[in-house]
Amino acid sequence: MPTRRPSSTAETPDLRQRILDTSRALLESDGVAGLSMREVARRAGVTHQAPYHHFGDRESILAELVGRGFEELARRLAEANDILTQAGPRATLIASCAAYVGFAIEQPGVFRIMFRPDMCDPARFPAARAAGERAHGELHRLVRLIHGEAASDTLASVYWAHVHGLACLIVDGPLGLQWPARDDRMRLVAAAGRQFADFVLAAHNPRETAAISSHP
Amino acid sequence: MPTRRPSSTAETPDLRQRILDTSRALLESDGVAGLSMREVARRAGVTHQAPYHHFGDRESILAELVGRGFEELARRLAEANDILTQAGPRATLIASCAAYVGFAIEQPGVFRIMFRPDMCDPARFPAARAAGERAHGELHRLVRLIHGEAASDTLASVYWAHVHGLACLIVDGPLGLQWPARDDRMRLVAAAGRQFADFVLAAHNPRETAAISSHP
DNA sequence: ACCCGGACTTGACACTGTCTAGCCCAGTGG
DNA sequence: CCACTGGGCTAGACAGTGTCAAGTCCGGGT
Repeated sequence: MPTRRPSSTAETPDLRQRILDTSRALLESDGVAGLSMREVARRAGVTHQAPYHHFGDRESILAELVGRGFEELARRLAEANDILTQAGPRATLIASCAAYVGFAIEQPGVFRIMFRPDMCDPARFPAARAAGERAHGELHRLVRLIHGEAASDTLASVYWAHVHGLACLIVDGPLGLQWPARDDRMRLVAAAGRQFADFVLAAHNPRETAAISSHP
Repeated sequence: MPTRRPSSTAETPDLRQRILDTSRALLESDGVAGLSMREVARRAGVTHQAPYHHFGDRESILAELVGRGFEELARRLAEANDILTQAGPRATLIASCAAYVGFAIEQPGVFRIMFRPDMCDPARFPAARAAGERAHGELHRLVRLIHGEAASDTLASVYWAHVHGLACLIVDGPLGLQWPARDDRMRLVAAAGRQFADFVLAAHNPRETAAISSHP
């Protein structure tokens, strides 16, 4: 079983991994439309059918990239959440926002397809979906850390909407057109994070926040 | 000049308009991937090249649909803003949120491509971009109505991120998976709108923060 | 020695967007 | 009346795509 494939030599490692690397590079440089099976094969130096041996179809490659993307996103969010005890709720909230949107800014190609069911159907790829739910879980953890265990789902949705909306508007929307430079974008994210934190923490009288539990 | 085209008879109106209608239907039913020039032509009962006479390429059709989409979005947002004097800031904010996300829920196909520069390049289609900026303008108007003329751009970004993020997460993300039914989605939007309004108005005008009570 | 199965190649198919050329015909000017 | 012009559409081709179906090569296991 542990027999090494003939192709897995030192200068030519795992074709599967090479395909993933090539795909990821293609995704970030030319967008998802530029990621074609044939172009990937071409750049990997193999025939146009070789990738099909490792991935059943194009969507399977995307699903793998999406899964890894969600895992890194979850890792970044967890890292932000973990500074809570030292840095306090406000700084934690801002850090979480920067982690989420920062990921989207640094890897827009993969971020885009992470929320496109037509590119990576969650029903077909439970692994990718599970990774997504892990990232989702980190966001819920943040909300509970700040608002207590009784925090409503609605509250979590508002948090998520804020970071996700910001990410989308920067990556693909008018905010990105307005600020093409990475540094300006991160400054905007920080400002929006502070503004959002002010709103949330100002209203955070533990007693009052419980009220809106009448979500769908 | 005012010569009627021979094709523009009663039972066979403007092919251009028919192409747009067909495209819009295809976009909403099968997504943007299902909108192919040839399928549009097929459903319109013409050759696969006929659409090229009215639209230079596929992107031009998308751009037209995007422009009209932004115009309707702007109209809905304006309508919501106009209830301010009767309904007060809180209800107006909630209505604006429902208008934005409601549009996305009702017309997900066109909403998706409205923020996809790879599908409709704003530089190539200034008309579509201008319509987008008009919608953007309505959102800024809401922020100024509620927070005064000195409202910052950051504040507007937070507003926009909230509604846009909510829309994306419902249309394509996990919130949509969680609530597939339209009514549940709109309930979620209303709840998130109320929650967001509470945050924003509490920080802005401490006097009115009292009412956590739900109100239409 | 045999064969098996993994890794990959070769060749096809249907489909796409788009280019080019051509057809049909109402309108116009001579 | 007739040539001509240009809009609206058709017909055919081309390159590129994802994917199916065979075929080839080769290192082990039996």
